[in-house]
Amino acid sequence: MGIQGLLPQLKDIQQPTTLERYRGSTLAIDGYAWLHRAAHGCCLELTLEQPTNNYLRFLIKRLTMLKYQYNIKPYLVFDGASLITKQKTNLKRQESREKNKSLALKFHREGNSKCAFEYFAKSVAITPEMMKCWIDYCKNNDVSYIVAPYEADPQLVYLEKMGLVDGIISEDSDLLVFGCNRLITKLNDRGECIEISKDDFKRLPMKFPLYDLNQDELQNLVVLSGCDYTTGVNGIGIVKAMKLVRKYRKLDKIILLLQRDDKLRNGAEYLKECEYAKTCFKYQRCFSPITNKLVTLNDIEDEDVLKNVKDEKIFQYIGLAISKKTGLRENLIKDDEIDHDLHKLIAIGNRYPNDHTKCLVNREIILAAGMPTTYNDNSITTSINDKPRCLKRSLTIDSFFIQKKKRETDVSMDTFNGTNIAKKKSENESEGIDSVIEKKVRKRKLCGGISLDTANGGNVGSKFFTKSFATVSSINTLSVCNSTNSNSTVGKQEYLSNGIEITTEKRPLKEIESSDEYNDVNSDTGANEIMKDDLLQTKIKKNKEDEIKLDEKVMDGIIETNNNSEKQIKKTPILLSKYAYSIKDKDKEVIKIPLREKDANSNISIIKSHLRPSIRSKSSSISTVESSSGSDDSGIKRRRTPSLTLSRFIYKE
DNA sequence: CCCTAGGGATACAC
DNA sequence: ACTCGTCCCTAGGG
Repeated sequence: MGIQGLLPQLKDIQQPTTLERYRGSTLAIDGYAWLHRAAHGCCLELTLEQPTNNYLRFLIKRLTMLKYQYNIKPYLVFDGASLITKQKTNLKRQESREKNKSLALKFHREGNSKCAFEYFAKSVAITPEMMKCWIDYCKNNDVSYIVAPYEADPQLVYLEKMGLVDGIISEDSDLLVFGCNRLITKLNDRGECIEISKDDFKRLPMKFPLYDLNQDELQNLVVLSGCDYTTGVNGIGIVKAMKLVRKYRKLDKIILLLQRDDKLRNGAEYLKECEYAKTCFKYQRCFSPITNKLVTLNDIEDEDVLKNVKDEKIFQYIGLAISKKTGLRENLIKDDEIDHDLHKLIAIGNRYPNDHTKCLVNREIILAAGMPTTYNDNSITTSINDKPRCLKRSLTIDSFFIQKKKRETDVSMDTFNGTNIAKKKSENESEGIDSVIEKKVRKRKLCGGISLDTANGGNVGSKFFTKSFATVSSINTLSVCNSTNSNSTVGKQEYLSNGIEITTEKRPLKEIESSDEYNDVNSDTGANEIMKDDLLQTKIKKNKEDEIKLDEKVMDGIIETNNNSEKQIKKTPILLSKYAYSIKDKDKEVIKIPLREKDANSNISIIKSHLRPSIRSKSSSISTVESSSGSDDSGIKRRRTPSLTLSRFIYKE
């Protein structure tokens, strides 16, 4: 990574210092570097797809240090989509990770945990879902963050250039080539670090006179000696490249010379490669949190560059942009053709950086919800009995963070892992509709007095995620508005004729996004429609504004960087339910039914009075819900125990 | 003597 | 099926 041998040459201007030096200022942080270090502590869990909060602890520790020990405002910057030009190397890395992973698993099976750890550490992959875990924490604790459209490096430098941050915490020497002014490296948990400042270049020894080079020549230097975007010339290191650049300045001259001396086979081709690489350093895409637009690191004004833009290959280096018209990534350069709103959704971490049609969900929430894992190594059995202990238990996302306490209110994910399905079924059968409703009311806390979630929330709220998160139980009871359409097979959900929802194991991520994470509690409304694939594009457009509105607060936090007032960690109050929601059968209209705040019993009777006649009369039908899961002789689709949803029962007369 | 390239050992974290 | 290691030592070439 980075520029081979550059940092050693800068030894003389590497200032050992501490974070005290930056008291009161704002520092940008390379999110990947921290994620990678954090991942080491839990590399086993990460590769085995087990839940863990260790990597989040790392972030909290570091942020606490910055905030309370040094009053430094952090600004986390994460990597986004991968550039086309780097996809080859990414593939190679993935291969080597796979190799290390199978080795790790081998040692793991043999019980050689020391060797296993060594290879787990090498096989650990930082995923966007892990990034989202950190982002969720940032959102709820007023920490500024942004997901770069492509690489974090230019985004970091862009923030510095715009004056949004006073320095950059990263290990990457590339940043200097992008034009970083103040680079802070080797930060440890005691706050010690090393600063490399551009102003100090003039103090460099004659041997390596970086001060003599302008930004363009610095880029000439690194494309010759080798960087992320070029292979470099054989036999030319950083020192020799420096001599060449100082002497001849222009890239074409140098390459001609190298070819003449037989150090380069195809000079013209390499020159082209270098020119492309330099556009990476100069004009890679960034996202501006000020204008909320996709921009380039430096403005493209130069006529020479505009000529190059005609060459479509340049977009593989600066990154494509999402088209307003087609919704696809295209070779766009004109501002008004770019869908800045979609890029904003990526920037705030709502969508996958590489695929803006897919919603990005916190890794730990996915695991808590029992979503299918990608862990399917054939040599390891993955039967229920073999599952990690933490997956066997019924856990909510909260309980990952308060591991010791088992909450009474947590009835949670039994229907997901299938262990208690039979039990639940028999419960439902033995109970009448009354008790089901009552249970539902209490579970959803549609009244005061029963385990109310307060702002500082007793033992209910998560220690880290103060906002009410998607607990598994609430994900489980999400409803789908077109339930009357019995043909609907979208998202592997099925419905019985009486309108009771059956939730199967696999659920589309979109539902989770549109659930509690974004809508606080009470997602039991018709708002949670499943998006059909063919409707996706239009749906995205429609939902886009809402999402952006919801996250406006967050972005405000991003923009606001001069506010150094030391804020306490803000607790977002969890909204109390004052309404039950009901849907009319035909037009799917959502109606609010006001409830009395502190009276569970009267609320239950209010809800009962809104019962759909069909349900009211057929209360026995609930106990006769058929489950075909018993039959073994079949390709028959399995039906799970119905998860009763309040909105199915009630409607306004 | 300087410079480059490559391999081995090592920490990172808890 | 969606993302980056690094330091130090040394052989070997110029």
